[in-house]
Amino acid sequence: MKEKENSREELIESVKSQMLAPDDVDVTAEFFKALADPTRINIVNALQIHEWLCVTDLAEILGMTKSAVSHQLCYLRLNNLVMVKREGQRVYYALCDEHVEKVFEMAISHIKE
Amino acid sequence: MKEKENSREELIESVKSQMLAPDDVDVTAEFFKALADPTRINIVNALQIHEWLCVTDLAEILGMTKSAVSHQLCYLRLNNLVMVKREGQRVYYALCDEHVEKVFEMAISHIKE
DNA sequence: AAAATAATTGAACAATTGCTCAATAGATTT
DNA sequence: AAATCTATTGAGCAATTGTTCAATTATTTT
Repeated sequence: MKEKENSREELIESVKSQMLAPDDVDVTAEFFKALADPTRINIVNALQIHEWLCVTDLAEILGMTKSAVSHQLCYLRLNNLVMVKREGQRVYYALCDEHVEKVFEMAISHIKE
Repeated sequence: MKEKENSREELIESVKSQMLAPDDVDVTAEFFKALADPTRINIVNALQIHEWLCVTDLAEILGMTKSAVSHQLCYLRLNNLVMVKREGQRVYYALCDEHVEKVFEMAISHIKE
């Protein structure tokens, strides 16, 4: 039984040593948090269908107030999921990079089975 | 100006018509919610390094109580991210499919730039 | 400069979340 | 069947979250 105990400890130490660094874990969790809400999913989905939509358009597409949408866009921006561009009074948003789209598509594949 | 107004409305209607169904949006958000927490990220990370770890092992790897880990495993199971296997007193967990791993890897790529 | 349109911000509130603790259930060993 | 080890469960609590509402900032138009 001694040997089995040893290898269990060894396994645990081995897994521990390969784990992501705590900071990376937190950033990853924050990234997923940014996608962990129906409103934000809808925003990402809309921006996937059409690049550069403004707050008013998004609000109308989602059937929500501009304020609610703006709050969530702020959240997405802080987590580097969307980028911003101002044109006159309007502020346009688009997805940041293809990673976001790929993660999104992969998630859809997962739930559609 | 009339034409521009029309095309704006058309754009909005066009985007609306291509959006994910509300139920799919909710399931997708739930999926991301399952990954939107450092503890659950750590669990997924550990199971990615070594298939079939038991609750006690995971608790020791994460430095948390078995209860806390078990609660989170329950959450992951309900969202089809992990599968279960009992062997004697021990209950072993593993990741459900490759989609989960791919989503995870893609997220790591995203944050590492 | 005043009015109108677009977007952001902050406070406040209910709702949800993640952990702890204690109790319970399941399986094996003595 | 008692003791032991493993895992799950539920209540409770602090912390976080998503929306609304009202006020504010930014830009353009008149």
